[in-house]
Amino acid sequence: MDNPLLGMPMFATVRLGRIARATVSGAFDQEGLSWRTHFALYCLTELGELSQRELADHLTMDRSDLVKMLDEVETAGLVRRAPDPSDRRRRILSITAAGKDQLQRGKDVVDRATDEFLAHLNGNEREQLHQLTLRAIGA
Amino acid sequence: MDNPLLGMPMFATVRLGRIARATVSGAFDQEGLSWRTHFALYCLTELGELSQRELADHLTMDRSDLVKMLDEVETAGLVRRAPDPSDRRRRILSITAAGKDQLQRGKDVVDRATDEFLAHLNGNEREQLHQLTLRAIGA
DNA sequence: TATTGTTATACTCTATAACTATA
DNA sequence: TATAGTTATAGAGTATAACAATA
Repeated sequence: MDNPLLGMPMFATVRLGRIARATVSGAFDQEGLSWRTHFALYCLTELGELSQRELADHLTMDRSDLVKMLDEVETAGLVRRAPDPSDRRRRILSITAAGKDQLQRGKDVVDRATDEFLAHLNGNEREQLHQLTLRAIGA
Repeated sequence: MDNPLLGMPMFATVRLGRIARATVSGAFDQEGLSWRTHFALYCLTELGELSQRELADHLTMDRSDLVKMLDEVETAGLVRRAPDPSDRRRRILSITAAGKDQLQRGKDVVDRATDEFLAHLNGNEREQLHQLTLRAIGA
């Protein structure tokens, strides 16, 4: 394509981020699933019970936006919202059996989307890109 | 932070893209400039005259969105829109002297924002990340 | 028929402020 | 006074359809 804008690292990074999001979002759409929901379920499984605030921080999502997502996900029976006895302001989130089923379906979708997204790189390059990305984030 | 979501390359890539966009966008906001405008001016300088369609393709932006941006940029005297004598559907874009001045200011902003964005990486790592990003995009 | 620029529209993502109930 | 969850709202970014003029 010979696009001079791609010579700027920031522009190229924003572009790759858009491609990544469009790819994962499209893959989940095809399955009738939500990628945001998947990441929430994934997080609850890996870390166990979390408050809404904690989950929002991991997703880098505002608490107020998470509320709407959790309303849907709770209604769908994928996540439980239980009051925290030790702090009645908080609500403890946990994944349900149905949530675990959907998580597994989502993992397959992520795997396929990741393969598509990184199709131009071999295994070693994919790992390098991932590691450099994590370091750039500061994680 | 120990975020399990970052173990997924797609999630980490989307996150880094968000950081890149927020950093460059914030840096331009501070100067009272627009990063979208800067990229348009940059492109017109590197490639010379372009049609709106061609510029939109380089920016990965829909033609219809570009119209509004060009209205502002043309009013500000940074870009000229001239009819194309050989194809009266097209309008040929070119940068003005004022546009070149603003482009130079924007370049400084991009340089500072890039340094901030890649602060955790050394020069060699920055170059590696950039090259891998370009390959992943398929450029 | 197909394409360029244009208008209008809508949806997602993100950000912010303010309220309530608790601490 | 500070925090967790909530509600409401607005803005940026992105995507789509449809139209007029032109090829």
